[in-house]
Amino acid sequence: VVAWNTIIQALAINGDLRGAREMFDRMPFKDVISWTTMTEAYFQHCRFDQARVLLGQIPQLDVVTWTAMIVANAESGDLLSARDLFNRMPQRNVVSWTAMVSALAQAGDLIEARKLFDSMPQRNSISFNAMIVGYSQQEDLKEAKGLFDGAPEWDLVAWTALLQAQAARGKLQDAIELFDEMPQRDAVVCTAMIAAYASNGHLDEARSIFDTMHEKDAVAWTALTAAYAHAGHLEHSKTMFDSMPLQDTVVCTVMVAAYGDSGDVLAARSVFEKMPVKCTAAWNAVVQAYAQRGHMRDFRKLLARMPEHD
RNA sequence: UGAAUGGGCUUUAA
Repeated sequence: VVAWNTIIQALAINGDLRGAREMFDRMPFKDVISWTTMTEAYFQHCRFDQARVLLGQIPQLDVVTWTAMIVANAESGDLLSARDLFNRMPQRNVVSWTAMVSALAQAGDLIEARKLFDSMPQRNSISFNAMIVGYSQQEDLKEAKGLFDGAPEWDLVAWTALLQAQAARGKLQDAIELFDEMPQRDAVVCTAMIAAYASNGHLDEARSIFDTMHEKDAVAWTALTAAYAHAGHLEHSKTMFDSMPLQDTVVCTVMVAAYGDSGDVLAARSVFEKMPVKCTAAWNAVVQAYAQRGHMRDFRKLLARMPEHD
């Protein structure tokens, strides 16, 4: 059973839902892990109908299954169902509590998230982090700091979230001090620091963080590329972009927007057309480039090609 | 073997 479950999980991660389902149907014995893995796979690939059908057929749900379903519903935007599942589940552990708190916080309902957090029977540092991140995203530095100070221990997640809240509130010095005092730094927190410097107008410092990074991933490259673009240094953006090992949809969107802002709609369009997959942000950026320059004919032509828009 | 937390892009206003 363990081997089958592992294969199902691997196929699902690869996006091969059919293959996963085939294994699932063929396995001689299914345990609760098999059912949970398959159901979660459907949710994660937005096959909600099939997910719900399977969910209704699970012989027994354990606390992991319930929690996974809470997360799946919340991620699909259905917070009410998530909360309903949470209220109905027979047993809850610290993971299920934290999952629900995080779902509320991610949805921006920090009031409700805090209420639940305060009523948790047990909290661990991940529970605290979920709240810190929620407050940070709301740019509520006061509450973020309060929970940070009350957390049982601090890790990169907590530091990164607090750093972002400080940067968002213009407390660059505090962010720098926090960053300098961290016992560990990884690519994520370095990228957050790049963004912190850049959004507070310190491009050179942003650059030097980037230069000292050991493992520069696509996100770090993009952060600095976007920093130059937002500061109007199109040439620097272009240089970064051209030397990037892998140009994903996000950095392409950065360049579309950058060219659009500089008035070079042709260049914006050219980057856009070369994108193998066009995300919504890219569509918005290219459409905006045309609209801003009053190219209404092309603007309308593009709108007609957009998958969906309001 | 399955569940919870952090970084980069677009979206005229304050």
